[in-house]
Amino acid sequence: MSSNHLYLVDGSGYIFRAYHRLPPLTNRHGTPAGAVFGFTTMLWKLVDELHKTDGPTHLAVILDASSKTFRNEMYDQYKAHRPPPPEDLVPQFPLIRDAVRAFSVPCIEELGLEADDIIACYSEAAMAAGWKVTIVSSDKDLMQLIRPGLDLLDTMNNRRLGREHVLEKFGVEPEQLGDVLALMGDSVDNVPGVPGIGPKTASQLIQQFGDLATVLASTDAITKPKLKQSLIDHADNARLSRELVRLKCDQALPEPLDDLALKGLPPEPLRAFLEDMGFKSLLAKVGGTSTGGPTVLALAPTGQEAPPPPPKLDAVPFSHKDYEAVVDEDALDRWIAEGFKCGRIAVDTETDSTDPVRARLVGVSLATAPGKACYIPLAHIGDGLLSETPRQIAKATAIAKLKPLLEDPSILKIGQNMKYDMVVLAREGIAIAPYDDTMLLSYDLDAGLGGHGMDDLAQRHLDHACIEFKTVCGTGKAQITFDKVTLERATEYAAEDADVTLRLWQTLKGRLAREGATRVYELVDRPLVPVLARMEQAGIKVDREELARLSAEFAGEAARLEGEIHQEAGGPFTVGSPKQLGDVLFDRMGLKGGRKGKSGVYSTDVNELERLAGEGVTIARMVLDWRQLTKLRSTYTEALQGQINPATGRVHTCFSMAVAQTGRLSSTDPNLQNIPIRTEMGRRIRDAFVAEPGKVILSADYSQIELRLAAHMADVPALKEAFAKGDDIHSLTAQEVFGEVTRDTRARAKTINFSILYGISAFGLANRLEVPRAEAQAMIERYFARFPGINHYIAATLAEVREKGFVTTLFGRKTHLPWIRSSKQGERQSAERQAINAPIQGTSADIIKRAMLRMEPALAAAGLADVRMLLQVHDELVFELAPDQVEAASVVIRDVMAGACEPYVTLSVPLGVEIGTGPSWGAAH
DNA sequence: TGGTTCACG
DNA sequence: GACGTACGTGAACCAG
Repeated sequence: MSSNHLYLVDGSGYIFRAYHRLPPLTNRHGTPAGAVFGFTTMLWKLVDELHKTDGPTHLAVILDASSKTFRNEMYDQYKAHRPPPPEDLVPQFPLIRDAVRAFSVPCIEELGLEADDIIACYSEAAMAAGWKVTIVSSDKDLMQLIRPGLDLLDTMNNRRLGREHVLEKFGVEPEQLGDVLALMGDSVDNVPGVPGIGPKTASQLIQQFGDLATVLASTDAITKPKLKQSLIDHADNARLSRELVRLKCDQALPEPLDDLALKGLPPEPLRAFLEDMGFKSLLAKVGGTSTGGPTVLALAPTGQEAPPPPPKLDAVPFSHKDYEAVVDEDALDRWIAEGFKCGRIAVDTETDSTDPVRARLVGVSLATAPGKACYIPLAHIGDGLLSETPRQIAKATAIAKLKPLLEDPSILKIGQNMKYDMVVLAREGIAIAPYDDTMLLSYDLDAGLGGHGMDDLAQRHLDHACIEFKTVCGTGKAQITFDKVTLERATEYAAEDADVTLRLWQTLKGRLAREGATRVYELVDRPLVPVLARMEQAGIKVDREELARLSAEFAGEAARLEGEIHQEAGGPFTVGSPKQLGDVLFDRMGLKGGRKGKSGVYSTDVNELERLAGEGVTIARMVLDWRQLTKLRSTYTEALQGQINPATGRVHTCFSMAVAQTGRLSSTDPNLQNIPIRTEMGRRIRDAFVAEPGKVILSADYSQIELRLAAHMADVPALKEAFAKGDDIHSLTAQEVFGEVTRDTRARAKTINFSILYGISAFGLANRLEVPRAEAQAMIERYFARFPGINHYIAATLAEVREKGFVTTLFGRKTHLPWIRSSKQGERQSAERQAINAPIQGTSADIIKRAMLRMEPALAAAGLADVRMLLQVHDELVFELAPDQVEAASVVIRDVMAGACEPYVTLSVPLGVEIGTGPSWGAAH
C-alpha cells in the first residue's frame, strides 16, 4: 500500500478569493498585484501548515486555461452570463503562474478543460494507484468526487469535507450529488436545471428515487402537479444539466503523477520572485531581506498614475572569461543543483548543423543568473591537426543528469528559439518542459519593430553585440563545424548565448502582461512549439525518381526554347539575365513600351511579357515559358532532391515562428509553402510529394478564410449572409458591382475582393483589371455602397493604428507599424495598406495555429493518435494516415478546424473546410 | 550583396 | 498638384 498523498489546489478558486479579499494594490512595477499577493500568501500558508501535519507527498496547482470549454459545445449558454474577469485581475494570471513556479510546485492547465476536470482526472489516476487525495477547494461541484480516501480541504475555516458534509448539506451520497446539482441548476454557471426546483426539492427527489433517470421516468408517482409538469417539460434540460455538471475524468494527464512530488521549499527562486514583486513581508519570512526592510506590505494603493517600470540596466557586464567549461561530473552536478535552486534556467544547445533534424548534439550551455553561465562540451573533437579531443563528460552520462532538470515541471527552462533545441534533444530522449522562448516573447510583444534573432535582441535590449558565429566557425569553404572549435572559444560563444537569453527573458517576460500579449503567447505561440517540432521531425516523403524525371523533361524543353529565343533575337544572350533580356527586347529588337525601373533596367516581369505576348510578340511567350520551366527545375525538381534527408528518406522543412509581421508561419530549407499548384506543369511537382506505402495524404483547407474574416470583422451583412447560405461570394460581388454575373465579371469581382483585403487603391485596381482609373474608382465606390461596413472598418483601423502605432487580430496579436507616422507619403501609405491587411491575415494565422494546437489531442481522443500532421500552408493542413482512418480523421479535422476560434471568439460567419485525399499531395486537392 | 523574378497563401 | 501604387513569404539567378 502506497503512503502517497496528493494535494490538488483549485487555483481558480484561490485566485478569485484572493482578489476579492484584498484591496486593489500594485507592485513596484506599477502592475496590479493584489491577487498575486493574496494568492502567494494563501499558498504559503497552505504549504507551511501542511508541512507541520502529516502533509502531502505530491502537490499541484490547477488552473483554467480558457474561459470556455467543451461544455460550451454541449450548451452555448454555459457560463454565458458570467462576467469576464475584472480588468485589473487579468494581467495577474501570468504572475500567479510565476508564483506557483517560485514555490517549485507544478502549475497545470489544459486548453478546453476546466480546472475541475483536470482535478477529476488526477484524482482518478491517483486513487487508481492507491494514493490518498485531498482537493483544496470548497466548490460544490468538486464534492462529487468525494469517496473513501478522497476529501476536500476548505482553507477558509480549515475544515475537511467528506461524505458526512455532503450528506448533511445535500442529503445524498457524493455519488448522487451530480444528479442533485443537475436538477437544481446553477444560476452563476448558467446550468439550466429544472425551473422551480432548488436544492431542497432536488435533494428530496433524489433521496426518494435514487437517481435522476429514475426521477424523470417516474413523474407519474409525483403528486405535486406543478412539480410534475415542470419535470416533464424540462426533462431535456435536466439531462443536459447532468452532462454539464459531470466532471471529465478520462483525459490524459498533462504531467505524470510522479512529477508532482513535493520538493520542500527551495528558498532561492521564491526569494527572487518575492523580491521582484516587492512582497517584503513574505520576503522577511523566507529568511530576511538583504536590507532587512520592514515587514509591512510594500504595495501602493492604486488610484494615482502608476509609475512607468524602471528601465532595467544590466549592472552585470559581459565577461567571457568568467564562463565555465564543465568537463567533469562534479561540476555538472553543481550546475544542475543550481538550476533546481533557482527554479529557472536558460538553456542552449550547440550542434554541427543548422538543420535540427540532421544536427548532432555537440554541447549544452546553461545560465542561472546574468553573467553566470557555463558550457558543457559533449562531442568536441580536435581540429585533426593541432588540437586533440578535449576532456569532456561522456554524452550519455551528461544527458542522464540533465534530463530530470530539463523535464522537471517546476523548473522553467528558458531558450531562444526553443523549437530547435527541442528537435535536437528529442533524439536524446529529452522532452523539455515547461519552457519560455525569448524569441517568441519578442515576437508577441514587438512584431513589426525589428528582428527577433538573438543578435537583434541583444543589441536592442541589452546594448550588447554577441560574438558572431562566423568569428567562431568561419564562413564559406573555410567554415568548420562547432565540434572542431576549441573548448575555450566554444565556451565563450555558447555560454554567452545562454547568458544573453536569460537576460533577455528578464527584460521581456515582465512586459507580457503589461502590454497585453500574455494570451497570444501562452495560449497560441508558446504551446505551438512542440507541435511544429514534431511536424518538422516527421517530414514528408518525396519521390526522388519522379523529381529526376521531371527535371530532365523540364531541362530538355528549356534548352529547346532557348535555341528558339536566340534565333528570334538574332543572336545568343543570357535569357536568365533581366538586364540582357531587356536590352535585347527593347533596344536590339526595338519593341515599344519598355519601362525602366530605378536601377535603369527595363522591366521584363510577367506583366510586361504578357502584354507583349498579347500584342503578338512570339519571343515574349517563349521567354515566359522558358522562365517557368527553369524556375520549376532549379527551385523545385533539382533543389528538392538535395533536401531529402538520407537518414529518413523524407524532406524536413523548418517552420519559422517569428519572421512574418502578421503572425503567419514561414517555411525554409526547403520552403514547402510555395510548392507549385496553379499551373499544370507545376502541379506535377506536387504529385511527387507522396504518402509512404500503406498510407495516404489528406489535405484540409479553409475556404476563403480571409474574406470570411473580413465579412465578420467589418460586419458586412450581405457578405455574412452569403457565407452563411454557402453562396458563391465572387458571383455575389459581381452581381452587386456590375449588375450581372458572367465569367468576366466574376473574375473581376474576385480581383476586387482581394484588393479589399490588401488595402485598395483605384490606381492599383485599374492596373490589375486593365481598365481606366476612373472606372476602377467607380467600382470601388459601388463596392463600398453595396457592402457598408468595409469603409468603416478601413477608417476605424487607420484611426487606431495612427493613435496606437499597432493593429491587433481578434485574438490580440499585435503588428506594430511605425512607418504609419513617416514623413514620406509612400512609406505612410504602405503602412496604411499593411494596417488594413494585418488584422485579417493575422487572425487567419491565429485560427489555424489554434487548430494545430488542438489537432493532436483531438485525434488521440478519437483513437487516431498515429495520424501525422506534416505541413501547414497558411490555410491548409496536410496529414499522412492509413486509408481506413480517412473517414474518422476527416470528421475530427473538420471539427477542429471549423471550431478553432471557439471559445474565445465566436464568428458571425461559418468557417468552411474542404478535405481531399489521395496517394500524393497533388492528388489530395 | 542587391535587384529581379516568380513560386505559394 | 505631385506622389506612387496590393498584403504576406523564400529561393534562385545575374551582375557588380
